[in-house]
Amino acid sequence: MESQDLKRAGLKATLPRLKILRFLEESDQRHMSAEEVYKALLEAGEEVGLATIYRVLTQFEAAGLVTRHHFDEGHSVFELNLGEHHDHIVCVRCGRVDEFVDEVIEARQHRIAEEKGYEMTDHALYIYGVCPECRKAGGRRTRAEGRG
Amino acid sequence: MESQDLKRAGLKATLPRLKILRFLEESDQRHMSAEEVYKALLEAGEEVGLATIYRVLTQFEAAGLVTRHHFDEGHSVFELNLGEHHDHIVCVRCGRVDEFVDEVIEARQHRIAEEKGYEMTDHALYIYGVCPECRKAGGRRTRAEGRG
DNA sequence: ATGTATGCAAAACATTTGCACCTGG
DNA sequence: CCAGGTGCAAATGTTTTGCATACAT
Repeated sequence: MESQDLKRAGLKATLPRLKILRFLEESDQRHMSAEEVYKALLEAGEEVGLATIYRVLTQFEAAGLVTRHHFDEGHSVFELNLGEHHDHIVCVRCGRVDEFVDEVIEARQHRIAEEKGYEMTDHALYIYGVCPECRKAGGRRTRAEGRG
Repeated sequence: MESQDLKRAGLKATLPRLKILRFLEESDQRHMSAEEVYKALLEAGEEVGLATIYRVLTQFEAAGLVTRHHFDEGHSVFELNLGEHHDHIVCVRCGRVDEFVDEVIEARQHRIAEEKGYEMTDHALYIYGVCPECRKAGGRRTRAEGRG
């Protein structure tokens, strides 16, 4: 029961929070913006104010239930936290997101933070590229392609 | 002479562009938001409209003169491109930014993209942590600390 | 009850754009 | 001269906030 998850996270089990959490769990999309959650809930007949979506997602983040990502898009995307850490590879054409884990990279990051004297709290690794489907499709390119 | 750099980049050597480029080169801060560039130029007595700063920085990015970063802050920061690629480690308390290069991580990223069938165009790696000075200082924490 | 959460509308930001005017080549 | 650049103000898109009302415990 999700209300238990919420209480365990220190949050009152209110209806909007339950709807949002349930939706994140049931959605097949793992990465969603606040707006997307809002619209999807609307379509499902569940009305939750957009401001509430933002507030709740921010609380979920603070509680460790979700992770907030800043892809190169100008808005945040949220992802339900399922325990296992992973990084992301994002298609610059269609926006598709794949996940991966690489122990070598993880280890090097920790070592680098240590060498610099930092106490590492978090990290974000995004690889940008053109996904297999878009490569086949060929064609038009986005502003995000090819910089740094 | 900077006007040559601009022309080489395919940009007319206008006064605002020169001021901005010069400022980026002379500033001791390597990572600056549009707003920061704007204010710094103002203080230096150089008036350039904020909209122009945004336009010019975006053009510089397209021309490869600067790189745009999306740290966990809600706005873009720009960095003059000096040729050598590097990644960043950002202090979640004071905002300090250090740079590093790790060939092993670079190589693994390419391999991962390849395995997933992506044609890699770019990547962003940010390590977040508490820098040596802030660790000594101890104390209050920011929202950004401890998730993922 | 009562402290918190929500909804709505307004505010706050970061960034972009329309348009009349200015400027570099 | 003239295409392209700039400034300003208004528009946009995202996220936050103030406040009166509704809710969980």
